[in-house]
Amino acid sequence: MTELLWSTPQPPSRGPKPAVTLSGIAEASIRIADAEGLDAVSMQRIAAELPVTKMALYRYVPGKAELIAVMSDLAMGTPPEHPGLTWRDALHAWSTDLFQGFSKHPWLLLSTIGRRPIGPNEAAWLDRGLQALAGTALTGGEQFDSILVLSGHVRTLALQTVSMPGGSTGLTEETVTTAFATMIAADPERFPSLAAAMTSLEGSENQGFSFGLDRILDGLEVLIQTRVKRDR
Amino acid sequence: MTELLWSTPQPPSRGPKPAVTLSGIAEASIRIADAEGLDAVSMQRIAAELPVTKMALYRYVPGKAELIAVMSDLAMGTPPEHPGLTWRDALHAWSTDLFQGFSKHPWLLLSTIGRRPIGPNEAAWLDRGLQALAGTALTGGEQFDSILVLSGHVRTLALQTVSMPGGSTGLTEETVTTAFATMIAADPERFPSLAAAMTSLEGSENQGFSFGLDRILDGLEVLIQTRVKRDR
DNA sequence: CTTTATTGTGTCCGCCGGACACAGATTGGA
DNA sequence: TCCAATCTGTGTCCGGCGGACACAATAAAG
Repeated sequence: MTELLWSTPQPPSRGPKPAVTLSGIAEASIRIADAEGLDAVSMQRIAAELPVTKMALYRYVPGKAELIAVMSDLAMGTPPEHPGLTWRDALHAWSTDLFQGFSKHPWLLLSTIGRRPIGPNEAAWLDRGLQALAGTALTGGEQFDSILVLSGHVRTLALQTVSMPGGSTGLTEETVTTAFATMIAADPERFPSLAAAMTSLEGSENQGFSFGLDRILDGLEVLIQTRVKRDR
Repeated sequence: MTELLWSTPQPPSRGPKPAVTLSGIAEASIRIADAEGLDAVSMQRIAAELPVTKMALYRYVPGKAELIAVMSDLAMGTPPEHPGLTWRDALHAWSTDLFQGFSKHPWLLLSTIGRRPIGPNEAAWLDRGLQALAGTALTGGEQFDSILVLSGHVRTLALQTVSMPGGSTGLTEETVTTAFATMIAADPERFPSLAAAMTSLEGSENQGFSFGLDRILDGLEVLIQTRVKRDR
């Protein structure tokens, strides 16, 4: 499975010319997922976008899971560069870039869940994140864990904020929250802290992403400063 | 959809006695998901565990999505209590409890993704989290955002750590990471920071959960302390 | 021109969620 | 007591999914 992600397969010498390419298949899949959501990406649907039938796709890809991996890594693209920033500003920019990536392809939030092989583009994102911390006194493990926390936060907020095309039963953000608020208001003494926090919430803006990001960066700064002082 | 989660439906007066109950169905589903993973939970499979056929389930539940919501909220259970702790210790305990909940039912990580109705148990968890912050100088919105960051971290680490039964192609943690390490080692100058961080990683323990948790709590503490000083 | 490797197609299978008609059970009212 | 209303469970059918497999068409190497 990892091979498909990292290798550029050679065109064979014998036999008929392939009608499509692996990257062409992946691009078609991305187009579908962007427009209609990840659930709309089926082998049939992909083949309909290309001059081949469904079964021909299996000449290029061993199965659907591998195809999803390829299209996911391709859609991630390469991370933007931000030279000359402090570690904090660099991580801030990195997180924002990642968030925008998820906004551009919301289905990536669903296709990149759990244990899975990592492709070159995802590795490049990881590298850029670690690059920001390379000058600090953090150990390699701590650098990894820091990036993990940040990426987790970006994913969490993107998942909460970004709307997906074809997202199940068309539940809007507002429908869910108002229904929830109604249930809480129905008996507030069952969820006292929740009810209290919600009443003090009326008409306030949703700042979740930057709030959490600043808290995490603050926390990292505390640790990094401690290390610097100890080194003296 | 919210109704199923919050209401306790009355048994009807006329007609034959129902052979099963909604909670019985949900419990059977949980049993399957625990043992064989979320993908193994199909209407057929659930009915096979109960003295009814597949179609009878639709008398109790409008569709599979709603059933997943019910079983998810049920599996979450009620959060443990930790009276008399500081906000920091309370949030630490809350996060650890949540992590253990995800460890007990790993499929919850998959079934509780994205925009969805919130049930009473999940509301209770949220309430307990907010309760820890109720005594601080944070606004309601900040309290929500803080809990969101924490829960996101717990989810991220659980997703990375916990192994799921029936998890796709049986990829072990080790298989994936060694394959990844091989690709990075193949040309280290393509991912310099990544390669550097990985070499300094050899044989070190995985502390991701507590590391990130401490950083987030540190960051929250910075903000809360600032508020306290300003209030004076 | 034949051999050989490779691609694309059509057919088939099991499984999924779900719509729908229908039979059996139970109870309330006449 | 009997009937009508109401509710439950079953069987059948549908479209769509991922994928196994056999087979024909194609192109290059010998």
